[in-house]
Amino acid sequence: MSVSIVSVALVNRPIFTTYDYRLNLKKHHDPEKLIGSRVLVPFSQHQITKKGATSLGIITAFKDHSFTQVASLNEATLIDEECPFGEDIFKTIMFASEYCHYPIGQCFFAALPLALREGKECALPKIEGLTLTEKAPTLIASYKEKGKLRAPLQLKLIEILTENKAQGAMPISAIKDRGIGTPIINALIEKGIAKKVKSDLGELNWSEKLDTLEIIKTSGPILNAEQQIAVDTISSILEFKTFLLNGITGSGKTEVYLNVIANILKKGKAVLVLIPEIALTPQTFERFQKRFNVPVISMHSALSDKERFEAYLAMKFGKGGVLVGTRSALFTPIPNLGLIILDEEHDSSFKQTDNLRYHARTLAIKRAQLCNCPIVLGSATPCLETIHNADLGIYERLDLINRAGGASLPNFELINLTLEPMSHGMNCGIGTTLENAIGEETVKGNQVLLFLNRRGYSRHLFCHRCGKIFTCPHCDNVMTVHRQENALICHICDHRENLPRICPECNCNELLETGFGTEQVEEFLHNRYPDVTVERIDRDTVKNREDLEAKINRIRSGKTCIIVGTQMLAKGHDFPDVTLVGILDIDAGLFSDDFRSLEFTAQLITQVAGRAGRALKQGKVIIQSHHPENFLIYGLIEERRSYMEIAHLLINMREQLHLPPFTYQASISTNSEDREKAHLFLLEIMTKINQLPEALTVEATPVLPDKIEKRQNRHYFHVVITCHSLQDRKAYLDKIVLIVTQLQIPPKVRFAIDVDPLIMT
DNA sequence: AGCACGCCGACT
DNA sequence: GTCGGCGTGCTC
Repeated sequence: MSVSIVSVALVNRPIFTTYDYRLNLKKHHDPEKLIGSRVLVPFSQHQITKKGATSLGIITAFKDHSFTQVASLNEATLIDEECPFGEDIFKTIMFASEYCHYPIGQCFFAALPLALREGKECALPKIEGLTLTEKAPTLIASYKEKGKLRAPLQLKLIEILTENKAQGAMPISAIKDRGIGTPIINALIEKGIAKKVKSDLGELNWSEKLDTLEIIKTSGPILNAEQQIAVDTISSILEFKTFLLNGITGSGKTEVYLNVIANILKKGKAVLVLIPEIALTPQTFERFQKRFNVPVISMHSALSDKERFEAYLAMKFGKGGVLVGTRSALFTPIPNLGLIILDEEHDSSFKQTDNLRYHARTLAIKRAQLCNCPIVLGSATPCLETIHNADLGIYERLDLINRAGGASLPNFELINLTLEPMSHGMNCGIGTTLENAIGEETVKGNQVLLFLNRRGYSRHLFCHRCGKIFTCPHCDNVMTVHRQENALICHICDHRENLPRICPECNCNELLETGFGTEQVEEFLHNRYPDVTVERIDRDTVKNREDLEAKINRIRSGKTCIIVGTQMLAKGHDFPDVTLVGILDIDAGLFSDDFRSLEFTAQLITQVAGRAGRALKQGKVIIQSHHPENFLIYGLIEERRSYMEIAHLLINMREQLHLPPFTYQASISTNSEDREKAHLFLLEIMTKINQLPEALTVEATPVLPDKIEKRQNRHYFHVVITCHSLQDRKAYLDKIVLIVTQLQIPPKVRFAIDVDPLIMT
């Protein structure tokens, strides 16, 4: 036994530093393997009172000496005999803390499943097993001599256990499967020949029976030439490398993934597939499951903590070959990880917007690097940062420019709304050309898809007489009219009020509404095409995964219908019978003050348009705009430029304006119910940092209230910093953290740093 | 965060 | 007189 000093990160404490403790090492302990292990440590006043005498911590390092004598340090008690999540996850979390400037203990909190945070054992649930005792051979011989071992089933069980001996204990359930009941088992135990053991050995892992295992269960369609090239290129790489798989909608990216995954599995290595939140419907998952004879495990937010931990353990102990999961699945331990796939890499749900504000892409690439395995970023509309990295040669770009399976690309039509007559439909974004086209397609028995990124009936309610505007009492936001629920709803905090009939200020009954949402579009379509079913897909009609699944299945059954929906339907779902796609109110995305809104709009148009003509029917996309001359609309629709071309125009604009990916940003923000407290604290931080003698090559905005300053009764303030290098940003944010630590965050104030923020607040 | 200390008002 | 409100400060 030897004594050493360890640095410990305290789980879920908002502290940027680690603390030193004394740790007694036993002979079998390997310090290297103990880094990342959980310990219980006395912390704060916990030791004085009995309450919660210990805190959970993670060993982050072994040290030669501490600020004080070893003897005067408190002692840490080991929970794990080795790091429970592997070196790669440990290093990914450490990197996340440094990169996102978020307290190390809270990073572990964000990355670990509940069971591990609670100090539970990180082991597969024990299975009751049966094994031969050590003296079994002599006992068997002596029983046989005395003629006392003649029962055929007992002899059979001995035979089975002998056969199985090399694999350790045999699960009781497996014995029963072979027709041997409890009395026989008990008889052998009584004779001292067999014994029950608690074992974590179930059946063999898939990778241990590779030589006999047929990896592919059901083969997929034959790949076209460019798909095959992509599969071969990715499969030939056995070390860290980042690929951008840029495949147009309907080009069969998933088939490329499935074929590459098969090649990796054949080597006995496991695969991590990360997908956006909304995309993990049972259908997506089943597509992976149906292909392989290897267990495919899913992990997403709808799982309970227990289910999530089961999936975690299954992957850690090599039970699963493929893990399909959302953002946080990235922290699942996978020994022998051979490939990471990040599908729909442009999707904003990969960015966590609270607590540890990481982007799954950043951390997935880090993890691939640590595991020395390739990573594939896939999208029809990659984000500009990713394209830029491919242009620089940091990522290798693979293009799929043809649709798979003989489907053709839809025809595009740009409608200048300023030339269309005023009509009833115009009030909810449907011009006469689109209106007529919907009629034509539905008469032919085809499906139509209309996209509008705004739910509810109308945007805004106000009084014609006194001008009262109905705003949310908790947010600086107007409330949306929802006819279906007869309510005014705040889309920020979900505050609800009954829909008023008279103005509460002046008692008149002359209330006016402006702006339209999906509910109103649905009503218009219902009146205009009474014979056609209208399916609305938004947060109000689809409350959970099952609802969405049911709606999608109904639509896929092929019955004539018009689908109206929000973002929910822009994400990866195939609707093969849709022949007409219309986008309503696209202009809203052209004039935002957020520098990412043009990129977002281009992605949206491309993704939504990609829903048309997926099968063999020729599709058509109608884009209507009051600003058809806008370069993005004109380029994408009228000139039929590819997303990639438009993206490069946008990248050039970013360069001119010194915006990402040419610069590196972060937001520093505070919020509080008390407006002044939030404001003053951020001002204080910025004053302090500006007083530093060192020249910091960072551009910082003044302290500003957020565009929507009050949300859920809290007032938000922010500063955006723009830097020319990652080093500059890191140095600056380290200083900010230091200042905040010294100043201490005032009570009731929250402070946050968001590195590479997506929404410009 | 989470806990304790300490300094103020409203109670048996 | 004390109970408990929450503002302040610290944790190897």
